[in-house]
Amino acid sequence: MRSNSRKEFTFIELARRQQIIDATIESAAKEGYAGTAVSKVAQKVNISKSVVLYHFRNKDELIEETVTQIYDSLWSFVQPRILAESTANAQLRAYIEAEFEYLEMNRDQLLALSSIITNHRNKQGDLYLLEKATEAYLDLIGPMLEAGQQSGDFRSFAIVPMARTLMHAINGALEHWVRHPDISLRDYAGELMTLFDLATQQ
Amino acid sequence: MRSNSRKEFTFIELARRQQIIDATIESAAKEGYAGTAVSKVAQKVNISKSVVLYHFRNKDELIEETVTQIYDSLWSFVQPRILAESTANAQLRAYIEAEFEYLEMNRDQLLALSSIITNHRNKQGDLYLLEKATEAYLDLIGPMLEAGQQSGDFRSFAIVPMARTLMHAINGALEHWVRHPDISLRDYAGELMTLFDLATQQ
DNA sequence: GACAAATTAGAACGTTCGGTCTATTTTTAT
DNA sequence: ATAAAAATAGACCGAACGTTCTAATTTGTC
Repeated sequence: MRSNSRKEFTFIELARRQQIIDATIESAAKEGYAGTAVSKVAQKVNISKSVVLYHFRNKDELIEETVTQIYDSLWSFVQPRILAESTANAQLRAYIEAEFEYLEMNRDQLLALSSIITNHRNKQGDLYLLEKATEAYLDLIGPMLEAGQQSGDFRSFAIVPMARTLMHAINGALEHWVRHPDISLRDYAGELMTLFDLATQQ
Repeated sequence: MRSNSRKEFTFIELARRQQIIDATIESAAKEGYAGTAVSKVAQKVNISKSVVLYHFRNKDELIEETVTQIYDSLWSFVQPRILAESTANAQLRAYIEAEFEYLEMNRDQLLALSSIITNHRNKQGDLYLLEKATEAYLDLIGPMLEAGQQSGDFRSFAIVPMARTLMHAINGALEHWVRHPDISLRDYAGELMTLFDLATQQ
């Protein structure tokens, strides 16, 4: 009897789950969300697909845990880098730099994330993961921008368009990098840093 | 016998095809690319699904013609507005303004476009519509930015990151508008205009 | 009005999907 | 060593997919 109430996972189960999640990330990155079927994920790990559904209640749970894991990993990398800076300008640059560094190390993770959250819907048809992700993003980046306006480092722009543009600009970099793997991500990051330096400047 | 060699379409056939394409747009906008099945499109028009595949060779052709039509419509609206301006700064603002105007009038078109091109793959698994669309975009916006640099109106930034950020910024506005239909698109457009004014400025 | 072409509906096909069920093997605990 | 629990493979299910086929109906033409 597993996972009734708050039973902890065994090491084996944790390993299996991680293995399956990794395969899900790889599949979603390479074949997209639509191409990520339970059977294909299982095949990647060389297990029967019923094993996937033994370790995860259903596909939705697998998808959600995959997304959660990626987000936790990403933000736990990025957030300290932001908080390490004291001025708003430095924080903004640190955020872009950190996100690009993470991007370079975890391409498939962010590709999978993007493909999943823009396609995965609940029974009601809502892109609820996209909604949650966007809200979480604004909650993290919004205050940073507002602080910059309070301190006088930033001009008074509307927070949402600026934060969204920043978010989508970085996603655009990922999209570009996928199709042109030889570009310098460092250069791209540098371009975005000056771009948003100028865009936010007083 | 229809569509052998270069037989023209009858008025009725043209009307049917347009009807089907419109339903495809509506479906892709509301249910996403994955939710856009031939049977559902047919249902929207109250015809049998075999009728859809009578007027279009297969689903791929339906999707491609839908995308082509949206792009032709969008660019034939936007491009004259750009060319009507003489300075690079004015062209950039005109482009953003025009794209937002089109957006406000044709929400479903651009939602469908976005969902389709980021998901539709050929047998080899390539997102070829996304690739084509991005290249076409860069071919149109890139020269405008380069001209601005030549004339000294713009600083010397890398074209691709700037063009891509512009593209994704507008797509981000669409995404935001969908979830917050009451926002002022005019305001959002204004924010982007100043943002990119500053970002490109000498 | 008759005949051919264009258009349509609906059944059917093979495939894939997420999910369930059962039986078997492997692991763990005593 | 043995009994219980965990883990796995594989068959199976109903639903949905794109596509094909056939038969019927509508339309256009002479």
